[in-house]
Parts: sequence; C-alpha cells; structure tokens
Amino acid sequence: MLAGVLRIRDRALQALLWQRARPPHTHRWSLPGGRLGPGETVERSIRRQLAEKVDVRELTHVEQLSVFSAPERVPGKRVVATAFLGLIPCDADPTLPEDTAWHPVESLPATAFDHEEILLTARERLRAKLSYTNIGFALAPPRFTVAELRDIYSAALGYRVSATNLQRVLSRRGALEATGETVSSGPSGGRPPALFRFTSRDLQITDAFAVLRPPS
Amino acid sequence: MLAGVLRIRDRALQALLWQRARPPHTHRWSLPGGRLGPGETVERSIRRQLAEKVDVRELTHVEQLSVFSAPERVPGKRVVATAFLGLIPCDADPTLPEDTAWHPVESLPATAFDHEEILLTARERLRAKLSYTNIGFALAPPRFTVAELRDIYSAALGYRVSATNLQRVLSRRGALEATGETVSSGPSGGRPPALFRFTSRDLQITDAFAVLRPPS
DNA sequence: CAGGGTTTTCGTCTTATAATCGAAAACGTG
DNA sequence: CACGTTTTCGATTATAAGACGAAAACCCTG
Repeated sequence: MLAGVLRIRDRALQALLWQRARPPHTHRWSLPGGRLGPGETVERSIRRQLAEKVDVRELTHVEQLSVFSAPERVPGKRVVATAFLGLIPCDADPTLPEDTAWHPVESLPATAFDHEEILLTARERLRAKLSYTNIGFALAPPRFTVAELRDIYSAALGYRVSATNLQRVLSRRGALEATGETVSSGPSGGRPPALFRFTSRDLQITDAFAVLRPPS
Repeated sequence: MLAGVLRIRDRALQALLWQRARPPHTHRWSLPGGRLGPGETVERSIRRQLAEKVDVRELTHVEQLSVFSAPERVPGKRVVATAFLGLIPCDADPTLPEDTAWHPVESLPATAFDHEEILLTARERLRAKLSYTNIGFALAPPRFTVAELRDIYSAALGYRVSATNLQRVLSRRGALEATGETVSSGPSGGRPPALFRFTSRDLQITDAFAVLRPPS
C-alpha cells in the first residue's frame, strides 16, 4: 500500500516523499505507505500509515488509485501495491520527519521502484477530477480569493486557467460561494478581492458531465 | 481477484455468476476469479481466470474497479479482493460451465460475500463511462443499427435514451461511423436501417468532458 | 487630493455541445 | 396504391463554457 500525497505550494504541484536509508534503492525517494494490518480496510490502513508522516487532520481527501502489480516492480520478492491519491490543502504545513520532504512533481528526484509512475497516475487522476468534481476543496484553504484559487488550479493542471471562467464555472455548479468578506488589496493596489469557500467538503460529481440524460 | 463480467441480453444488463458447491456460502452465486499467480500482473491473472469461464476472445474490455478489503467480507480468513469490470458483446454466446450462468443485475439471486456490492460498483462504472467514453464498443456487436445500439445503451443505463440523440452525440465525437450497408426492414415494415460500427475498439475519452481547458 | 496604474468583478457576446421536434425517406402490408 | 411503420436528417431550442471588455474599488505618486 502506497500513497501519492499531493499539495500545491509555490505555484507548483508537490509530492510527499521519503528517502530510503537501506537497500533496495538506498537514497532514492519513496512514496509513504506500509503493510495492511489485520482488521483494517485498505483505506483505514493507508490513513494510519500516513499519520506517521503528516497530521491526519490535514489529509482532506483520500481515494483509491489503482493496483500496481508488475512482477518485477520490486526486485527480488513479489510485492503488489494498492496505490492511493491523497490531498493536503496548501495552507497546511505539517512538520515532517527527518527523511521526508516535498518535491515538485515536475522535477522529481531519483525515485524508487515504480513510484514515479504511481505519482504520474495520481496527478492524472487529480487533473481529471478537477474538471468534473469539486475536488478543489481538498487543495484550497478554507477561504480564498478567486486569484488564489486560479493559482491552485493552474499549478495542478499545468496551464493557466482564467480566473473569470473558473469563478463562473464553479459558481454555476454550486461548488463555490462567497463568504461576504473581503481582504485588503496588496501593495500594488487593485480592488480588494472577495473571499470564497467551497460549499461542500465532500466529493461531488457535476451532473452536467453525465451526457445521454434520462428523458425529462 | 474477482471480476464483474457484464453483457446486454434481452434488453437487460446481465452478470456472469457461478454457483458455489462448497462452504462457505454453499449454493450462493459468486463472481468468477481466483488467486494471483507468480509472474502475473493482476490484469493478466484475471484474464486467465476468466478464460476458464468464457472464451477470452469475447472479452472486449477489462479494467480495474477497486480493491475491496472489509475485514469480514469473507468469514473467517482475511481476503482482500482486487475487483475488475469485464465486458462482453451482446452477440457473443460463449458456452458456459455447468455451474455458471448469466443473471440480470436487476434481479440477482442470493450472492456470496460482498459480490453484489462489487457488481453494483461495476454497473456504476459502466454507466459513467457510457457517458464520456466510447465504451459502447465493448457491448455492441461489430455492426449494428442505431435502434439496436439504443436498446443496448438503454438497458445498460436503466432508462430509455433517444436513438436520434445517441446517433448524433456519438457521431459528433467521432466514435461512430456508417458502414454504408443497410439491412432489410422488419416484418412490420419501415425504412431499412443502416449499419454502423464503432470507429475504434480501444477505450477513448471524450475531450469535451474535460472542462477548464487550456487557453486556445 | 487628483490622476494613473492595478486588480478584481461582472455583464455581454460568442462558441460548443446536447436535447427536442418534426418532416421526409424508404420500406412492408392489405 | 394508400396506409402504417421505422429510420434518418435538418432545423430549432436549451445549456454550459470560453472570450472580451467595461466598470468597480483599491494603492501610490506627484
């Protein structure tokens, strides 16, 4: 069991990795994870494993990704991994163990086993779900300006998105709502931005993405 | 490892099940599957398992569904299952072993373990992908009329879809193409329908379902 | 404190895609 | 050969997203 844990920081998508101290693949970077314990579901188990690395309360979303089972993915013995996608909001800054650090997914260090492939799968899942769900809630702070949200989406998707369009699409879907508060504008002036929040912190799928609808 | 294998027959979505001869859950109906062998990926393994039940060449689509790991999902010993969705075209009629049969998903017999939950997960995955992929190719025969395709989609989705709209949506996406052939009209007359086929037999995702597109 | 630069916000227009409607085409049957 | 039936296709409407620009609301400088 492994988890690709992602967050946005410094306008980049980052992954949580720890550096191996022993063979195989000494000094290379690994995804957090561990073995399934008795009486646990895989979801509960991966949350327990991750609790050793980050504060569990920061973990805003966890979902199954895929099973990775190439026979030689771990040299020597057979290891089948159930991989997860985990998300952490960009305002959280959990204290990490010595051997653990965040790395931009765009410039990964030398990774162990097939962990880079798993990370890329995690990134693709995140990108897809940003399109047709409200999963942004798991990356964003509790309250944010539209410009901040645009930067989060841009970093995760890998291209600039329009703040105007982002605002309107998410609002139309009922995923976003204004808090009524505004924050003072920055040193370069400009209109003071309004603060927004996600209406729900549970994953919800846009109904508009279901085509071939039932007759009305 | 288990697979929910689905097909359309008699305007209904059916699942492949075999009846258990021994405890636990004797006489109840189970999903096909088996244990992972050495040197196999889970995908290759589930195809090998299914080959004992149906002709592998009929299996037009296989994909991972989810890992099911509730501690007591199998009474007594701990069994973690990697579940798959498998699809078979409606024109195929593989000869089945004695203990194996097709059952409508709408009226399942008594099932073993959590296999009903797995089947419902498989059905939901199929329904979702019918919306935004060309996965219909895995259920349909090589060539078909629009009316036949409408019946397939209707049975899988659980509600009547419009033949007109189905034709236009899939054609616009480039998923469907006319063969040029027509078949003679039925006993009640009517214009002879044209035969269509899917342009690709590989899973393709509609790009229109990706919202928040990159700037043009 | 007036003016210019900046950022945000919002209305409007355009484009893309799907759903609906109805007419025409092309066949069997009585 | 008129009639019912089914298919096919064009035209219209509906819905959602993208593009654009004007207005709002702030900061800073002279």
